[in-house]
Amino acid sequence: MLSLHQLRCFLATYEHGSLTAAAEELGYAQPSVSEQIRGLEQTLGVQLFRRVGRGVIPTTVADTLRPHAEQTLAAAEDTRLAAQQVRRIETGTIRFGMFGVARLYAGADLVADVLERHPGVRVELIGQNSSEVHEDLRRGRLEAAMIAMPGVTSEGMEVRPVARDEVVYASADPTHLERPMTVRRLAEASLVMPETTWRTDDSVRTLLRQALQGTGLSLQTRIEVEDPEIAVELMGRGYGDTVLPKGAAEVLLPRLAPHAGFVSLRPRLYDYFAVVHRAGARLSPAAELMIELATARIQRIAEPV
Amino acid sequence: MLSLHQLRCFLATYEHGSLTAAAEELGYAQPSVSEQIRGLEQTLGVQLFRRVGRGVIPTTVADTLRPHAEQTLAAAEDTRLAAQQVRRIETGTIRFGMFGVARLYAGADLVADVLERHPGVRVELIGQNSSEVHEDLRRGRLEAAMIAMPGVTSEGMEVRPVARDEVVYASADPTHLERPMTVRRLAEASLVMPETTWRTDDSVRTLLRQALQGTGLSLQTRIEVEDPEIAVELMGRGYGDTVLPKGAAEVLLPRLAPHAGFVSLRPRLYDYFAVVHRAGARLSPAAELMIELATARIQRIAEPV
DNA sequence: TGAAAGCACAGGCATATCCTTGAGATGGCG
DNA sequence: CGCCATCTCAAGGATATGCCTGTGCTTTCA
Repeated sequence: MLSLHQLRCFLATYEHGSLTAAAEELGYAQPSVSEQIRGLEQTLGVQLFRRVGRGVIPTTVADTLRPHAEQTLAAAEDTRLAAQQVRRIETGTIRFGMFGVARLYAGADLVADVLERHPGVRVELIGQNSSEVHEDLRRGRLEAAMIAMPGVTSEGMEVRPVARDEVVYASADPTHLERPMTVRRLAEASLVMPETTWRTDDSVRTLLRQALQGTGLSLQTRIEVEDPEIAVELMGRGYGDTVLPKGAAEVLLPRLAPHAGFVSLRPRLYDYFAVVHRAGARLSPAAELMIELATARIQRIAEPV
Repeated sequence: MLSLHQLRCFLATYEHGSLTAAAEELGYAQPSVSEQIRGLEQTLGVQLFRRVGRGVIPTTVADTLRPHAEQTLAAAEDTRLAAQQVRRIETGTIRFGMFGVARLYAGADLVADVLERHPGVRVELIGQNSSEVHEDLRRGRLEAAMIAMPGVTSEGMEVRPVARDEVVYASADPTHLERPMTVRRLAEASLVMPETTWRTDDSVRTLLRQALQGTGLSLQTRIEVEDPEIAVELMGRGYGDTVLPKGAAEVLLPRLAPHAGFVSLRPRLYDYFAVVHRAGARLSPAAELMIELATARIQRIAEPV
């Protein structure tokens, strides 16, 4: 079987015209190199050197094969170098999970931060939804992610909260915003809510469910949509009120519902941002980097914990 | 240390997304492949797959390294294929030794014969002079050759005569050609002879020396030149007579000395063509081919022995 | 919740690799 | 012609490699 070691011995011998010199360069004993050459000649079925008592002389076959051997070794070296570059985050792809609202807060800045420090890398920010990110983590498609809590959590995940964001009540009707919104009145409100598909996993909905738990009340959602942007726009047009993290409200309301406003809930509810990855996993340098940068970005917008 | 085997296991695993499937394809047990992957990860210092209980998932590092691994294996395969092609004389270089006059007789036809049967090869016909060819053989730079005999012969060479060519006396003066040239009259002739540099090794001169040995006579060379062509041309212009193999005379006289002719010597002298290579050497297919074709060509012109 | 799939780990065996040493052959060189 | 350099070959041993079997853990799926 052809081996890189054989090719290395071959080239060293070719260049020095001597097994002894080749062995010296490679740090082996001369019979070892001799054996490698013989093995190579046998696997290829050709004679590479003519043994002429003193020294060896490359045959024309050796002349022909030398460029191929060099290219093979160069390709192997390239493989090694590529791995080193990836290791030092000079190149390669960094894939990181981030659910919708977190991406909205910090996505562009996070990518900019990464490229600032590591101009050669590719960046993939994965995940429309926290629950999807979670699934990718569980299946191993993602190494680490920034998710919203509370939400789906399964065994074997390590979750580290890094910031919290108050959940607020937003409305286009100023009379709805005269005082903080209580849970009791919330249950009577006519709401337009996003994340329809993920309604059972969505962190805001989970928070509201928990707050309503034991009161016998439940949420009235008049309109269900997927995108927070659409929910906010509908709220702005007066089709209903909505509940969303304060950070999202500050970003979306001026743009999509300029006449609307928001108030706190009573009791206050908090959406948490957390770093999550498989429990017991040793994180790659790239993942550590992403966690560090994403945490820094999130903590500029939301309150660190 | 990076190995081709590791890369093969890596690619098989990457493509199947499973160590078990890769092992099956490669014909190994699953732990063997697992070990190879682990070894590769260790030598490269990166994680290639995420182990997720059931199955393995390639990391982005694996995505990045896969093309490099493929190229390395392709280069190795290329090396192997190049060797196979050389082995079957489909490509590569055939180097063969042939001294001046033999090349003159059969050189172009011999190369044409080779290229007819093996269109992909390169051909090198080496050697201005029999003695130089001999040195190349001894040093291993040449595998085999067609030489003139008698000439220099050292120990350790296997010499097989394949044809003989009568040595003739050529002159532009018809009175010199009225009867066969005796050795005695030869010693009195005014000669123009080629192969000045190699005069002690040249086979025609060696033959003449042997013929004159014991007579007390010696050769008179009026003019010494290197090329047989120049010697013949000078002879044609009447500056002296010359001695050369009959085959060479038949080729050169019509072209360079149209009014000259030649006669036999008495006793007749014969120049021998011989195949020669290092004793005990196993010849490559390419060398066998050259010997076969060169012999056939020479035997068409000179008398087989 | 049990069965099946898939991987890691451990133990063990066979072989390969690489080393050393020493003897023998061969060719170059003074 | 003898010495030196260099290669081959052989023997022997230490170590590494490659591979297998068996086992246990985790995850998936019915």
